[in-house]
Amino acid sequence: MDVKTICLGLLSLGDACGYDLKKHFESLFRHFFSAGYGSIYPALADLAESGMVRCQELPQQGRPARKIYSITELGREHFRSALLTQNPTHKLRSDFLVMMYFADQLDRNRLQDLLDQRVSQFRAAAGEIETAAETSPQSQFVAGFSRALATTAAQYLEDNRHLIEGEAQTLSTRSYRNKNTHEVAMNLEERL
Amino acid sequence: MDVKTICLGLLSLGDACGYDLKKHFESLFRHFFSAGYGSIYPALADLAESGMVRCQELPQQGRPARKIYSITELGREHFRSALLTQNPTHKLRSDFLVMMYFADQLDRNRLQDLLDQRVSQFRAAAGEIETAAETSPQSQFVAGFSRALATTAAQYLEDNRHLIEGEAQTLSTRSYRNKNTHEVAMNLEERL
DNA sequence: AAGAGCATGTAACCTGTTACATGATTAT
DNA sequence: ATAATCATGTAACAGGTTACATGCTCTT
Repeated sequence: MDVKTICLGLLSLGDACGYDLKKHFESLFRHFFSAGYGSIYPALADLAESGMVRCQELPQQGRPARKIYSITELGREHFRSALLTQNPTHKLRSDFLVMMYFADQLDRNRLQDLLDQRVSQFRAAAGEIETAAETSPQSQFVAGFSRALATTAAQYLEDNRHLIEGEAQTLSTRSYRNKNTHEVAMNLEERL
Repeated sequence: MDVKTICLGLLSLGDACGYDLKKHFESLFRHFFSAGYGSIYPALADLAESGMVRCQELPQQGRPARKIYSITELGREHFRSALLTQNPTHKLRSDFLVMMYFADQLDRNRLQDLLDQRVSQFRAAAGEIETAAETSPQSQFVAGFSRALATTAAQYLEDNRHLIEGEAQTLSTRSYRNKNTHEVAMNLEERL
């Protein structure tokens, strides 16, 4: 599901301009999907060209005209078909965890900073998701999911950071481990 | 942190060929980072060209020569500097949650399938992460993190799916909601 | 006999990110 | 005054994915 399809989905809930859509991405989908103007505006242009949405310009004083997009019947059908046929992905991409895997090559202070920062971010994310009762059940469902994950993540880091903090390098032990010296025969396999 | 840097990191643990690295991505980083041959091989070529790694060819019977890469001192320094200076990301991208947000436009059976599948996937992910005691603390740490998240995710879906299952469309209610008919004035804002 | 695993790579493609370009209005 | 918000877009770039191309060996 690309930005185009999701814009179409949002427009299925009501008319909006590109600027509005960006804000919705930021509020509704903040924790699991992001999109910038650089993908939203072209997406809307494409959708308009293929007849999925109609566009009505609302002139304004001093600003560019507000281009209000509304979904067409064709667009609705397309979106429904996307919901039916596309099997959705759910992917985490975390350089952070990769770094943690290399914790033993990290300076201890640096490691602690990284962990502290990440814990704060998870806690902040969990906190910023209010359990607003007025929102739709779907909103609550996805927000709750994000909150649950963020809380678990923060808790896990706090409970288990000691496992890797002991491995990090102190300033005095900065010299490289003298592995891997000229021997091709000794490979990754043998070291795991 | 791109594939290139992570290949360098893996090579800092021991020599390997592209094929090996792919397998390591699949085993070690499976749940939070993926890389295909299409990114690994070019990455290794780049690294070799810039002097970060050396390459030694090991001819084989019937197969292409095994190209064994070993990290150089320059490569090690580069990797360390990457660990120190780059601030790592941690991003979820989930079409699945986006779809769940649109649950009310989904057929009920379809919604249940999606939820069932996702729960199975999370459970499978949590299960396939063995708590092998022989592995390094870092390995255990990142594996444990993934396991914790997968478990929470599965549990959340099971505990909260009822919130949105009630919203999904039954086969008889298939007609579109008659919103958004010719009225531009009624926008997304007002509907949230 | 068929399929999985070993082993390399390229090229086209898709998609999203970042930086740029413009400029008035409103809140601090 | 300064910063944030509103509002549009383009163009270059980065990075990864998919499909293609090749072919032997080992297991089922």
